[in-house]
Amino acid sequence: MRKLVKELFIGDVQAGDHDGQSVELKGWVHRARGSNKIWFIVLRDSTDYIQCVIKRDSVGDESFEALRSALIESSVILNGEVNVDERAPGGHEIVVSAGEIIGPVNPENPFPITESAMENADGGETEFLLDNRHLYLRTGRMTNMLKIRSSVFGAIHSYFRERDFIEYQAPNFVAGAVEGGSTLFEVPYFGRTAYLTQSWQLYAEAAMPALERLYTMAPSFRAEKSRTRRHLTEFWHAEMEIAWAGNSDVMEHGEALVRNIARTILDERSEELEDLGRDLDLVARYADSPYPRMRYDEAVETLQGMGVDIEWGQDLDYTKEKVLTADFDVPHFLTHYPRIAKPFYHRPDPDDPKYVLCHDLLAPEGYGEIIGGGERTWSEKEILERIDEEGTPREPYEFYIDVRRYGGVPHGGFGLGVDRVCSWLAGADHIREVIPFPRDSRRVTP
RNA sequence: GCCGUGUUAGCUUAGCUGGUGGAGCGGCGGACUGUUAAUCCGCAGGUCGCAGGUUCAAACCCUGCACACGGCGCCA
Repeated sequence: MRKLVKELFIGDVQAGDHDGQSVELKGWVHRARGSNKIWFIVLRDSTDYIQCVIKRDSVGDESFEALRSALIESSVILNGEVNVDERAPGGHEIVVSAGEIIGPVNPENPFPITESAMENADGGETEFLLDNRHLYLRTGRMTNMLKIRSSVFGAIHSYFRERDFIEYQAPNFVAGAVEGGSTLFEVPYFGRTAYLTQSWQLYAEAAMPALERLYTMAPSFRAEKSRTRRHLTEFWHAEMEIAWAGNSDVMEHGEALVRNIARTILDERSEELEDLGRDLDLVARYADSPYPRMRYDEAVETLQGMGVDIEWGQDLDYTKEKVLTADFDVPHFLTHYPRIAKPFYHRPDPDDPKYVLCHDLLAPEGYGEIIGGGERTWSEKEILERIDEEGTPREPYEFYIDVRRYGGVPHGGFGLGVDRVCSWLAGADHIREVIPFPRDSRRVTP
């Protein structure tokens, strides 16, 4: 009777830990080829691939024919001896003595993700791969992306926890908007209308006087019809809020966090990055270099100097961002946007109230904005003034105003687009490549 | 919401100015005792997105529709 629990992984065998030993491997058939006397199965598990050699003479006709019928993505258990052989990819192979097909694949309905199906996977996934994402997940490209993603999530948790931030959860059903307001998903809520949250921020500010340093990683939802390689309708948002801090303090955390993420994936996932064709020197530069800061005014002047049609007071759209960041070889902060271009919760600069104390972090290589943050409008007087000047109704924000009514303090925070960071650091062609089941304006399946 | 492109086998695609649709991958059958995306021979698999129109004749030309993709606005 075989044990169900898997104790040995292909990665350990390829590492050379079991040379010459008899082993049992559980996995899936990645590729198969051979003749009627010798058959090769390239076995895959979550850790690696290994070539398994099946000889008719050694296993007998019945086993040989049975194993030869295992189509791509059949699950199998193979027993055999670990043989060091230069001819085998990875340097190790299994000389099979016995084997069993656990989950066969029906030849009438073979695994649909073929070599040809993946031909155009680099440079934008085909509709077919998106429709079959549940199966595409098993391929090397997606597996690499998911492992890198896991390290990015781990790095974010570590960064904040090592600095005594408290992880804090906000509701996903909310009553009002954080951003402009037109991009909320409506949800029927027992005869009323609720919305899916766009950000954890307003609820985080409520807890700021209790926890002082807090963070989250949670999905945010935006009903934007954006059809770009940077947008999802459901994305993972890493947000932090910190009491007794100004714009610059918040930026320091943003920079340290992003550099920390880059360093972590270099340490943990350099093989996966290389498999994906990512230049490790580039990632190392993002991990090691400081991120320069540039005021909005300077950015506008630079753009005007380049002949770009832009007037002071306009927000920087992606077209302009792209021109601006074209020469950047590391992420840059853009700070001090005009007050009229930003929502009420951004605090006007006491030195010059035409501007607000905010920052965006723009990634190079055309990946765009990965962080938006700043110092919050923290006094009751100022928040009422800003809400009114925007023409926003007060009553959905009463709880938010209360935070200022009872012991308001200077504070700030940022939101980081986790999927965008994954996409940028992994060098993905599209943000959809770094999330298992992407949601955009046209896709909620599979 | 706007601009642009496309839809041919399960998948990836070729198909010139209109004349009975080809290939590779995958599948099936066969050959091969060390393959590396194995190779070689053979077989099956297509109302050429849908509906009209022009024509002796339409995958190809025209009209409408549907669906998809790329990008912009918006943002993380």
